[in-house]
Amino acid sequence: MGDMTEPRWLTDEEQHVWRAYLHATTLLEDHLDRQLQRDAGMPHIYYGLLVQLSQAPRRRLRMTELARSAKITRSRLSHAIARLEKNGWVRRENCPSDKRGQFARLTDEGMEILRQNAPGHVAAVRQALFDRLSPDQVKQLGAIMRVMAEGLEPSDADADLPWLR
Amino acid sequence: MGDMTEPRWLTDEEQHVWRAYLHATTLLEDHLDRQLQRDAGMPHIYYGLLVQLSQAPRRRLRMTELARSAKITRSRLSHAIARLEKNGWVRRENCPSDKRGQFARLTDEGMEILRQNAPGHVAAVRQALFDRLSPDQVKQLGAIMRVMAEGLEPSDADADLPWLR
DNA sequence: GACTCATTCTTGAAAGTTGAACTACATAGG
DNA sequence: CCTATGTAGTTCAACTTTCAAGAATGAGTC
Repeated sequence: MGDMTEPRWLTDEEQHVWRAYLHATTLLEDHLDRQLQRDAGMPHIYYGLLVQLSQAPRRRLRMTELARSAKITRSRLSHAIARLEKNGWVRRENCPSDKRGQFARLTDEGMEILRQNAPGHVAAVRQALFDRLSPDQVKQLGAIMRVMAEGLEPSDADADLPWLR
Repeated sequence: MGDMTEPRWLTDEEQHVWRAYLHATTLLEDHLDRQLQRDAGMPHIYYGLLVQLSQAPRRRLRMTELARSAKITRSRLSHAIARLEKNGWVRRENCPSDKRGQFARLTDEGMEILRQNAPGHVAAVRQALFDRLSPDQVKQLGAIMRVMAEGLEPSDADADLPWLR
Protein backbone atom coordinates (compact mmCIF):
# COMPACT_ATOMS: atom_id res chain seq x y z
CA MET A 1 0.00 0.00 0.00
CA GLY A 2 2.32 2.71 1.28
CA ASP A 3 4.52 4.31 -1.32
CA MET A 4 8.08 4.31 -0.10
CA THR A 5 9.61 5.85 -3.19
CA GLU A 6 10.93 9.39 -3.36
CA PRO A 7 8.13 11.74 -4.30
CA ARG A 8 8.26 13.26 -7.76
CA TRP A 9 9.07 16.89 -7.06
CA LEU A 10 8.14 19.63 -9.44
CA THR A 11 10.55 20.49 -12.22
CA ASP A 12 11.89 24.02 -12.35
CA GLU A 13 9.43 24.94 -15.04
CA GLU A 14 6.53 23.45 -13.10
CA GLN A 15 7.55 25.37 -10.02
CA HIS A 16 7.61 28.60 -11.93
CA VAL A 17 4.23 27.91 -13.48
CA TRP A 18 2.79 26.96 -10.13
CA ARG A 19 4.00 30.16 -8.54
CA ALA A 20 2.73 32.21 -11.43
CA TYR A 21 -0.62 30.48 -11.07
CA LEU A 22 -0.90 31.20 -7.37
CA HIS A 23 0.28 34.74 -7.86
CA ALA A 24 -2.08 35.59 -10.70
CA THR A 25 -5.17 33.88 -9.33
CA THR A 26 -4.90 35.49 -5.91
CA LEU A 27 -4.27 38.90 -7.43
CA LEU A 28 -7.34 38.56 -9.62
CA GLU A 29 -9.56 37.30 -6.85
CA ASP A 30 -8.45 40.14 -4.59
CA HIS A 31 -8.97 42.64 -7.35
CA LEU A 32 -12.52 41.52 -8.06
CA ASP A 33 -13.36 41.28 -4.37
CA ARG A 34 -12.28 44.84 -3.80
CA GLN A 35 -13.99 46.16 -6.89
CA LEU A 36 -17.30 44.61 -5.91
CA GLN A 37 -16.99 45.39 -2.24
CA ARG A 38 -16.41 49.01 -3.11
CA ASP A 39 -19.02 49.37 -5.83
CA ALA A 40 -21.71 46.90 -4.82
CA GLY A 41 -21.07 46.42 -1.11
CA MET A 42 -20.54 42.69 -1.29
CA PRO A 43 -17.73 40.23 -1.97
CA HIS A 44 -17.33 38.46 -5.28
CA ILE A 45 -18.91 35.23 -4.12
CA TYR A 46 -22.09 37.00 -3.00
CA TYR A 47 -22.30 38.75 -6.32
CA GLY A 48 -21.97 35.35 -7.97
CA LEU A 49 -24.96 34.11 -6.00
CA LEU A 50 -27.10 36.96 -7.29
CA VAL A 51 -25.96 36.25 -10.84
CA GLN A 52 -26.91 32.59 -10.54
CA LEU A 53 -30.32 33.50 -9.23
CA SER A 54 -30.87 36.07 -11.96
CA GLN A 55 -30.37 33.40 -14.60
CA ALA A 56 -32.55 30.76 -12.99
CA PRO A 57 -36.19 30.24 -13.97
CA ARG A 58 -38.39 32.59 -11.96
CA ARG A 59 -35.16 34.00 -10.51
CA ARG A 60 -35.10 31.41 -7.78
CA LEU A 61 -33.23 28.26 -6.84
CA ARG A 62 -33.36 25.68 -4.11
CA MET A 63 -30.69 26.27 -1.50
CA THR A 64 -28.90 23.00 -2.18
CA GLU A 65 -28.92 23.61 -5.92
CA LEU A 66 -27.52 27.09 -5.47
CA ALA A 67 -24.85 25.86 -3.10
CA ARG A 68 -23.84 23.19 -5.55
CA SER A 69 -23.60 25.50 -8.49
CA ALA A 70 -21.69 28.10 -6.49
CA LYS A 71 -19.44 25.38 -5.07
CA ILE A 72 -19.94 26.33 -1.44
CA THR A 73 -21.31 24.45 1.54
CA ARG A 74 -24.97 24.71 2.47
CA SER A 75 -23.95 26.18 5.79
CA ARG A 76 -22.02 28.93 4.16
CA LEU A 77 -24.92 29.58 1.82
CA SER A 78 -27.36 29.84 4.72
CA HIS A 79 -25.28 32.60 6.27
CA ALA A 80 -24.74 34.32 2.96
CA ILE A 81 -28.43 34.31 2.04
CA ALA A 82 -29.28 35.61 5.49
CA ARG A 83 -26.99 38.54 4.83
CA LEU A 84 -28.36 39.17 1.35
CA GLU A 85 -31.87 38.93 2.73
CA LYS A 86 -31.04 41.66 5.23
CA ASN A 87 -29.94 43.78 2.30
CA GLY A 88 -33.28 43.13 0.67
CA TRP A 89 -31.69 41.59 -2.39
CA VAL A 90 -32.93 38.04 -1.84
CA ARG A 91 -36.04 36.57 -0.23
CA ARG A 92 -36.55 33.06 1.08
CA GLU A 93 -39.62 31.10 0.03
CA ASN A 94 -40.91 27.76 1.19
CA CYS A 95 -40.95 24.88 -1.25
CA PRO A 96 -44.44 23.45 -1.49
CA SER A 97 -43.40 20.03 -2.76
CA ASP A 98 -40.79 19.44 -0.06
CA LYS A 99 -41.45 21.01 3.28
CA ARG A 100 -37.79 20.84 4.19
CA GLY A 101 -36.89 22.89 1.19
CA GLN A 102 -36.34 26.58 0.69
CA PHE A 103 -36.04 28.70 -2.39
CA ALA A 104 -33.82 31.71 -2.55
CA ARG A 105 -35.41 34.26 -4.86
CA LEU A 106 -33.80 37.37 -6.28
CA THR A 107 -35.87 40.44 -5.45
CA ASP A 108 -36.37 43.39 -7.78
CA GLU A 109 -33.97 45.36 -5.61
CA GLY A 110 -31.41 42.61 -6.03
CA MET A 111 -31.94 42.62 -9.77
CA GLU A 112 -31.43 46.35 -9.80
CA ILE A 113 -28.14 46.08 -7.91
CA LEU A 114 -27.05 43.56 -10.49
CA ARG A 115 -27.98 45.87 -13.35
CA GLN A 116 -26.05 48.70 -11.81
CA ASN A 117 -22.94 46.68 -11.21
CA ALA A 118 -22.74 44.31 -14.13
CA PRO A 119 -21.00 46.79 -16.44
CA GLY A 120 -18.31 47.62 -13.92
CA HIS A 121 -17.75 43.99 -13.09
CA VAL A 122 -17.51 42.91 -16.70
CA ALA A 123 -15.13 45.76 -17.35
CA ALA A 124 -12.94 44.60 -14.48
CA VAL A 125 -12.86 41.02 -15.79
CA ARG A 126 -12.14 42.23 -19.31
CA GLN A 127 -9.42 44.56 -18.27
CA ALA A 128 -7.73 41.97 -16.10
CA LEU A 129 -8.14 38.99 -18.38
CA PHE A 130 -9.72 39.00 -21.80
CA ASP A 131 -8.34 42.26 -23.08
CA ARG A 132 -4.85 41.09 -22.25
CA LEU A 133 -4.96 37.61 -23.75
CA SER A 134 -4.73 36.72 -27.41
CA PRO A 135 -7.66 34.80 -28.91
CA ASP A 136 -5.50 31.69 -28.89
CA GLN A 137 -4.70 32.15 -25.26
CA VAL A 138 -8.35 32.48 -24.39
CA LYS A 139 -9.01 29.13 -26.05
CA GLN A 140 -6.02 27.59 -24.31
CA LEU A 141 -7.13 28.88 -20.96
CA GLY A 142 -10.57 27.39 -21.48
CA ALA A 143 -9.14 24.01 -22.38
CA ILE A 144 -6.76 24.00 -19.43
CA MET A 145 -9.44 24.96 -16.95
CA ARG A 146 -11.71 22.23 -18.24
CA VAL A 147 -8.99 19.64 -17.76
CA MET A 148 -8.37 20.88 -14.23
CA ALA A 149 -12.02 20.76 -13.34
CA GLU A 150 -12.40 17.22 -14.66
CA GLY A 151 -9.78 15.99 -12.26
CA LEU A 152 -11.32 17.70 -9.27
CA GLU A 153 -14.99 17.40 -9.97
CA PRO A 154 -16.76 15.49 -7.22
CA SER A 155 -17.80 12.68 -9.52
CA ASP A 156 -20.22 9.87 -8.85
CA ALA A 157 -17.28 7.52 -9.01
CA ASP A 158 -16.18 8.88 -5.64
CA ALA A 159 -19.19 7.22 -4.10
CA ASP A 160 -17.36 3.95 -4.69
CA LEU A 161 -14.14 5.25 -3.19
CA PRO A 162 -15.02 6.33 0.31
CA TRP A 163 -11.40 6.13 1.39
CA LEU A 164 -10.62 9.11 -0.77
CA ARG A 165 -12.81 11.49 1.17
CA MET B 1 -15.04 61.62 -18.40
CA GLY B 2 -17.94 59.25 -17.87
CA ASP B 3 -18.35 56.60 -20.49
CA MET B 4 -21.92 56.58 -21.70
CA THR B 5 -21.52 53.83 -24.27
CA GLU B 6 -22.93 50.33 -23.86
CA PRO B 7 -20.44 48.18 -21.99
CA ARG B 8 -18.65 45.49 -23.99
CA TRP B 9 -20.19 42.31 -22.63
CA LEU B 10 -18.38 39.02 -22.78
CA THR B 11 -18.77 36.91 -25.88
CA ASP B 12 -20.21 33.43 -25.51
CA GLU B 13 -16.76 31.92 -25.61
CA GLU B 14 -15.43 34.37 -23.06
CA GLN B 15 -18.31 33.62 -20.74
CA HIS B 16 -17.63 29.91 -20.99
CA VAL B 17 -13.96 30.41 -20.33
CA TRP B 18 -14.68 32.70 -17.40
CA ARG B 19 -17.01 30.18 -15.82
CA ALA B 20 -14.54 27.39 -16.38
CA TYR B 21 -11.88 29.54 -14.77
CA LEU B 22 -13.94 30.28 -11.69
CA HIS B 23 -15.04 26.68 -11.45
CA ALA B 24 -11.60 25.16 -11.77
CA THR B 25 -9.74 27.62 -9.58
CA THR B 26 -12.19 27.34 -6.70
CA LEU B 27 -12.21 23.56 -6.94
CA LEU B 28 -8.43 23.47 -6.81
CA GLU B 29 -8.16 25.92 -3.94
CA ASP B 30 -10.75 23.98 -1.95
CA HIS B 31 -8.99 20.75 -2.72
CA LEU B 32 -5.61 21.98 -1.52
CA ASP B 33 -7.11 23.64 1.52
CA ARG B 34 -8.76 20.43 2.58
CA GLN B 35 -5.72 18.31 1.87
CA LEU B 36 -3.48 20.53 3.97
CA GLN B 37 -6.02 21.10 6.69
CA ARG B 38 -6.41 17.38 7.05
CA ASP B 39 -2.74 16.39 6.81
CA ALA B 40 -0.93 19.41 8.23
CA GLY B 41 -3.62 21.12 10.31
CA MET B 42 -3.46 24.43 8.49
CA PRO B 43 -4.95 26.05 5.42
CA HIS B 44 -3.07 26.43 2.18
CA ILE B 45 -2.12 30.03 2.75
CA TYR B 46 -0.50 29.26 6.10
CA TYR B 47 1.44 26.44 4.52
CA GLY B 48 2.60 28.91 1.89
CA LEU B 49 3.95 31.17 4.61
CA LEU B 50 6.04 28.37 6.04
CA VAL B 51 7.35 27.55 2.57
CA GLN B 52 8.40 31.14 1.99
CA LEU B 53 10.18 31.24 5.32
CA SER B 54 11.92 27.94 4.66
CA GLN B 55 13.46 29.35 1.50
CA ALA B 56 14.56 32.65 2.99
CA PRO B 57 18.08 33.23 4.29
CA ARG B 58 18.28 32.12 7.92
CA ARG B 59 14.70 30.94 7.51
CA ARG B 60 13.34 34.31 8.44
CA LEU B 61 11.72 37.32 6.83
CA ARG B 62 10.51 40.73 7.87
CA MET B 63 6.76 40.83 8.32
CA THR B 64 6.18 43.31 5.53
CA GLU B 65 8.37 41.37 3.15
CA LEU B 66 6.55 38.14 3.91
CA ALA B 67 3.18 39.80 3.52
CA ARG B 68 4.20 41.20 0.19
CA SER B 69 5.50 37.95 -1.18
CA ALA B 70 2.47 36.05 0.06
CA LYS B 71 0.17 38.72 -1.33
CA ILE B 72 -1.74 39.27 1.88
CA THR B 73 -2.23 42.32 4.06
CA ARG B 74 0.02 42.96 7.00
CA SER B 75 -3.01 42.70 9.24
CA ARG B 76 -3.83 39.25 8.02
CA LEU B 77 -0.23 38.23 8.38
CA SER B 78 -0.12 39.42 11.98
CA HIS B 79 -3.02 37.13 12.83
CA ALA B 80 -1.61 34.25 10.82
CA ILE B 81 1.82 34.46 12.44
CA ALA B 82 0.19 34.66 15.84
CA ARG B 83 -1.54 31.40 15.12
CA LEU B 84 1.56 29.72 13.71
CA GLU B 85 3.49 30.93 16.72
CA LYS B 86 0.99 29.23 18.99
CA ASN B 87 1.62 26.03 17.05
CA GLY B 88 5.32 26.47 17.66
CA TRP B 89 6.11 26.55 13.95
CA VAL B 90 7.20 30.15 13.79
CA ARG B 91 8.84 32.51 16.24
CA ARG B 92 8.93 36.29 16.20
CA GLU B 93 12.22 38.06 16.58
CA ASN B 94 13.02 41.72 16.94
CA CYS B 95 14.91 43.43 14.20
CA PRO B 96 18.05 45.03 15.64
CA SER B 97 18.50 47.56 12.85
CA ASP B 98 14.91 48.81 12.92
CA LYS B 99 13.19 48.74 16.25
CA ARG B 100 9.76 48.83 14.60
CA GLY B 101 10.56 45.69 12.71
CA GLN B 102 9.89 42.03 13.40
CA PHE B 103 11.21 38.91 11.80
CA ALA B 104 9.14 35.82 11.48
CA ARG B 105 11.45 32.82 11.76
CA LEU B 106 10.63 29.24 10.93
CA THR B 107 11.37 27.00 13.91
CA ASP B 108 12.77 23.49 13.66
CA GLU B 109 9.33 22.18 14.46
CA GLY B 110 7.92 24.20 11.60
CA MET B 111 10.59 22.88 9.28
CA GLU B 112 9.74 19.37 10.35
CA ILE B 113 6.05 19.89 9.58
CA LEU B 114 7.08 21.11 6.17
CA ARG B 115 9.23 18.04 5.57
CA GLN B 116 6.42 15.75 6.53
CA ASN B 117 3.85 17.42 4.35
CA ALA B 118 5.76 18.50 1.29
CA PRO B 119 5.46 15.14 -0.50
CA GLY B 120 1.71 14.96 0.00
CA HIS B 121 1.23 18.52 -1.08
CA VAL B 122 3.33 18.16 -4.20
CA ALA B 123 1.47 14.99 -5.04
CA ALA B 124 -1.83 16.84 -4.73
CA VAL B 125 -0.67 19.64 -7.01
CA ARG B 126 0.70 17.15 -9.50
CA GLN B 127 -2.38 15.04 -9.53
CA ALA B 128 -4.68 18.01 -9.94
CA LEU B 129 -2.63 19.96 -12.41
CA PHE B 130 0.66 18.91 -13.91
CA ASP B 131 -0.07 15.24 -14.46
CA ARG B 132 -3.20 16.19 -16.37
CA LEU B 133 -1.77 18.87 -18.65
CA SER B 134 0.35 18.31 -21.74
CA PRO B 135 3.81 19.91 -21.75
CA ASP B 136 2.46 22.51 -24.18
CA GLN B 137 -0.39 23.32 -21.88
CA VAL B 138 1.95 23.79 -18.94
CA LYS B 139 3.88 26.36 -20.98
CA GLN B 140 0.67 28.03 -22.10
CA LEU B 141 -0.61 28.22 -18.55
CA GLY B 142 2.61 29.82 -17.43
CA ALA B 143 2.45 32.44 -20.15
CA ILE B 144 -1.20 33.23 -19.47
CA MET B 145 -0.67 33.59 -15.75
CA ARG B 146 2.23 35.93 -16.30
CA VAL B 147 0.12 38.14 -18.53
CA MET B 148 -2.63 38.21 -15.93
CA ALA B 149 -0.25 39.10 -13.16
CA GLU B 150 1.28 41.93 -15.17
CA GLY B 151 -2.07 43.62 -15.46
CA LEU B 152 -2.85 43.32 -11.78
CA GLU B 153 0.51 43.82 -10.19
CA PRO B 154 0.50 46.85 -7.92
CA SER B 155 3.02 48.75 -9.99
CA ASP B 156 4.90 51.89 -9.13
CA ALA B 157 2.97 53.63 -11.86
CA ASP B 158 -0.08 53.50 -9.59
CA ALA B 159 1.63 55.97 -7.35
CA ASP B 160 1.05 58.53 -10.08
CA LEU B 161 -2.59 57.60 -10.47
CA PRO B 162 -4.15 58.11 -7.06
CA TRP B 163 -7.62 58.35 -8.57
CA LEU B 164 -7.46 54.67 -9.43
CA ARG B 165 -7.28 53.58 -5.82
C1' DG C 1 -47.94 2.61 10.92
C1' DA C 2 -43.31 2.36 13.10
C1' DC C 3 -38.58 2.16 12.55
C1' DT C 4 -34.49 3.46 10.41
C1' DC C 5 -31.80 6.14 7.70
C1' DA C 6 -31.02 9.89 4.44
C1' DT C 7 -31.71 14.67 3.06
C1' DT C 8 -32.61 19.74 3.69
C1' DC C 9 -31.52 23.56 5.88
C1' DT C 10 -30.29 26.17 10.09
C1' DT C 11 -27.69 27.37 14.14
C1' DG C 12 -23.87 28.67 17.29
C1' DA C 13 -19.26 28.90 18.38
C1' DA C 14 -14.61 29.11 16.88
C1' DA C 15 -11.48 30.59 13.48
C1' DG C 16 -10.14 33.61 9.89
C1' DT C 17 -10.31 38.06 7.27
C1' DT C 18 -10.84 43.03 6.49
C1' DG C 19 -10.22 47.97 6.95
C1' DA C 20 -9.46 51.57 9.95
C1' DA C 21 -7.41 53.31 13.96
C1' DC C 22 -3.44 53.23 16.74
C1' DT C 23 1.52 52.87 18.75
C1' DA C 24 6.11 53.16 18.09
C1' DC C 25 9.98 54.18 15.55
C1' DA C 26 12.40 56.27 11.36
C1' DT C 27 13.52 59.87 8.15
C1' DA C 28 13.79 64.37 6.08
C1' DG C 29 13.74 69.44 6.26
C1' DG C 30 14.13 73.45 8.56
C1' DC D 1 17.18 69.71 17.93
C1' DC D 2 12.24 69.85 16.42
C1' DT D 3 8.61 69.20 13.75
C1' DA D 4 6.22 66.90 10.14
C1' DT D 5 5.53 63.08 7.71
C1' DG D 6 6.17 58.25 6.50
C1' DT D 7 6.64 53.28 7.67
C1' DA D 8 6.25 48.72 10.56
C1' DG D 9 3.45 46.22 12.85
C1' DT D 10 -0.53 45.40 15.93
C1' DT D 11 -5.24 45.76 17.48
C1' DC D 12 -10.17 46.36 17.39
C1' DA D 13 -14.78 45.75 15.56
C1' DA D 14 -17.42 44.11 11.95
C1' DC D 15 -17.95 40.59 8.90
C1' DT D 16 -17.29 35.91 6.72
C1' DT D 17 -16.25 31.06 6.78
C1' DT D 18 -15.91 26.56 8.89
C1' DC D 19 -17.16 22.76 11.65
C1' DA D 20 -20.01 20.19 14.40
C1' DA D 21 -24.52 19.59 15.99
C1' DG D 22 -29.42 19.72 15.58
C1' DA D 23 -34.56 20.15 13.99
C1' DA D 24 -37.66 18.85 10.51
C1' DT D 25 -39.13 16.23 6.76
C1' DG D 26 -38.83 12.51 3.33
C1' DA D 27 -38.32 7.60 1.85
C1' DG D 28 -37.64 2.73 2.27
C1' DT D 29 -38.63 -1.54 4.86
C1' DC D 30 -40.90 -4.62 7.64
